[in-house]
Amino acid sequence: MHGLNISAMIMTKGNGKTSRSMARSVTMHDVARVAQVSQSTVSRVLSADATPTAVPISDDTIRRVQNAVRELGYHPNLAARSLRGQKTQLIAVMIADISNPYYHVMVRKIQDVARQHGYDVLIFNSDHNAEEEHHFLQGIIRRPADGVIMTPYHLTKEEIDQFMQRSNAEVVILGHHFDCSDFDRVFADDYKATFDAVNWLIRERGHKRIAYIGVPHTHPGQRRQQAYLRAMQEAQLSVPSEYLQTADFTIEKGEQAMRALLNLPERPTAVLACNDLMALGCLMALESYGLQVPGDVAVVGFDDIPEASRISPKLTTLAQRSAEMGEQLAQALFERMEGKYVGPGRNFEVSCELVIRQSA
Amino acid sequence: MHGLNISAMIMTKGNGKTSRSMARSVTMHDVARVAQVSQSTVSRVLSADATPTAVPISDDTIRRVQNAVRELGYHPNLAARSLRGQKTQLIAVMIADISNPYYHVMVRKIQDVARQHGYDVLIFNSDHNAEEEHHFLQGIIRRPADGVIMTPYHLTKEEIDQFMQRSNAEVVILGHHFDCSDFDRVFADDYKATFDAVNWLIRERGHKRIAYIGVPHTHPGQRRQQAYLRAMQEAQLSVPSEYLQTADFTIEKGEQAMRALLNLPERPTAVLACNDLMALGCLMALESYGLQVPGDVAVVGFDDIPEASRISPKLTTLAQRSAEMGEQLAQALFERMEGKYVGPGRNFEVSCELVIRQSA
DNA sequence: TATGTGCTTAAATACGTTTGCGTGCATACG
DNA sequence: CGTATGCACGCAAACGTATTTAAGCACATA
Repeated sequence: MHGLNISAMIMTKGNGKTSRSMARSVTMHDVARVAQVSQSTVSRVLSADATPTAVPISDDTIRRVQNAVRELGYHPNLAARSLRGQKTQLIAVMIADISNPYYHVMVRKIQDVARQHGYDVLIFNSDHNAEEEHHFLQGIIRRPADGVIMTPYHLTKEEIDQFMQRSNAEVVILGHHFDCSDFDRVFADDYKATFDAVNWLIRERGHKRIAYIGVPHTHPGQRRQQAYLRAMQEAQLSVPSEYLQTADFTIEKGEQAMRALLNLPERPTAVLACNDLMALGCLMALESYGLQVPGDVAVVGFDDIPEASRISPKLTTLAQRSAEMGEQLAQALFERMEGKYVGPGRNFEVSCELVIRQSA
Repeated sequence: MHGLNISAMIMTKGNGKTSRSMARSVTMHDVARVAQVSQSTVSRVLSADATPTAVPISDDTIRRVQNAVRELGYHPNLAARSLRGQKTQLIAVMIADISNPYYHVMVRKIQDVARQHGYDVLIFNSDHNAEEEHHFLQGIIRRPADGVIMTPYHLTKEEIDQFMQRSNAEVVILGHHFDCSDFDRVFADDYKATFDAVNWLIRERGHKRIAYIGVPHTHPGQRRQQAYLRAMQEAQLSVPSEYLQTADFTIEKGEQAMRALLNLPERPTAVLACNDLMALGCLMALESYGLQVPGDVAVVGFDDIPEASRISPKLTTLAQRSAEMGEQLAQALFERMEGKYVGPGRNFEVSCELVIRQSA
């Protein structure tokens, strides 16, 4: 009776807006009162499946509690649970570019798996930007997550290690930057894929002047460039320094790099771009120069984004199995978070595939 | 001494992994001890700017606290803050399709504004799916957010009202579904834009047989379809029922609908698609039929996604100013969350613009 | 009757904050 | 001199949960 009055007072004076009733949320105590048990018993009933070896509760009590929960529409307060248990039921994902379709299917997969486990997903965008990557780690320290999946392009191993020290979140990484035994990594065999693709251009398509548009200051950029150089070297083909173009994964820079290549006295007959967006830029430059693809210049991309198969000419590209990678990332992360795997960092290599379409 | 032992015990037995030191995080008490003040004083210093009219603190004390914070690397525990203050510093955004580039720039704007205010952003995907939309609201009840921005395609006003009752989050909506005075809405004037575009096709381009590919079971789909019908009617042009195609915002369905139109005995000379992805599908269908665009059939899309200006022929489309809309959404939300605006729902109309390129 | 032994539930505490209230102290005022 | 007033700060009570510790009870054993 008295309690009722108090709660009514809170409801009416709550805050300024009279139209909205400041829903005093139902707590375990409310459930306990209705079920005629103590709050701790409610807690036990609700986390029974999470702790199978727990204190036994009688069937009758369990039923009463469950009924009360349904009746009141009780939902646990995640803030309180986090505060008490040091677990946030949250995983954070940092991708490099939300505009890049390559990440979409990956993010979806991650969200699917996370939902199955009852976790929410926080998505961040780095835009391939070092400062944003640091900002991301800062953010996770402010708002702790139980797990982190990220695509670092600039962070060093030391920075990530330091982060793991401070954060006690499990970390899984997309890409095989730096060799490392601390966290799991999922990556494409892009070195081999690039190497094979260059060889394919040489052997199957008879190209000799092959240029490369890369992003040298990133790990994947460097690795793929190494593969390209190695293939060219093994085939005893020369690589003029102008054939090594530098861009930044965007269409605009890709187009710009292609223009630079086309203005060369001896222009290449084939171009390998480090990702599909830049390859699209190449196609645009070629079209504006009135050149035929692949007749005058062949173009090969990397990623196999959806647009690659929609444009004309359809892009020949190295497909990354991004759905598979997303699934692998999430699985590895949850295995660690749930303690199903404890141990040194694992490596999951996912193969790429050359998808031959029209542009080469 | 005893406390130290206990904490040492916790650290060593903490969990299985000996390599990771289960970083006991720094709390306000630690800061208080170092700064030689009480914990509540630390709290006051740290939330001084948020509560300007608060208890006064001497400059000396403020300095000591700030130094201690820096020295210890203190970060407030958001879970505790949420539990105490009923604020989560989190806003949730539900978009309809993460693959649709139209949303990317919008989401980025929202994230930018949110970061300025010290908020994090949780992103959900509905895939235009009713079940997912409900799941989103459920999710926000489980993990409360201070603010919600969403693009409901199926939720009813009643469902949203009921949600607001239970959640005490501020809600801002993208799109002008249902007339409503409870929450702010940002929307494009897509009725007028569609109407004008059809008139333009008729008057400037001389089309008489104009078809429409819509998504009738959604609000924007219905509204734009009404505009189309009205324009056709005012121009006294007939609309055979086959000219009203039904799709679902995806490329595949757009292509399918276009094929259906092309198989008609009297096929249209112009097609208006309800969004750009479907317009892209139209172009693909037309290309596979070997038809010229806009010579044989003109195509007009809606949204102006980046790809629209990259494909060939470049897409003529109704551009939504999505950056502006994202900014408007976020601003409106924060005005409400910070109590700078209290009152009935506001409407923010953002105009569309016909971008004439090559496809019509 | 006392004692041990499962089984079930209740009480108490801690997680890290924010905030209402109180307190000591100086200064000003009647 | 006694009492307001203002300032700078500390105390302690919540917020809702998980968990440790203790307690009640029925029943069997000695």
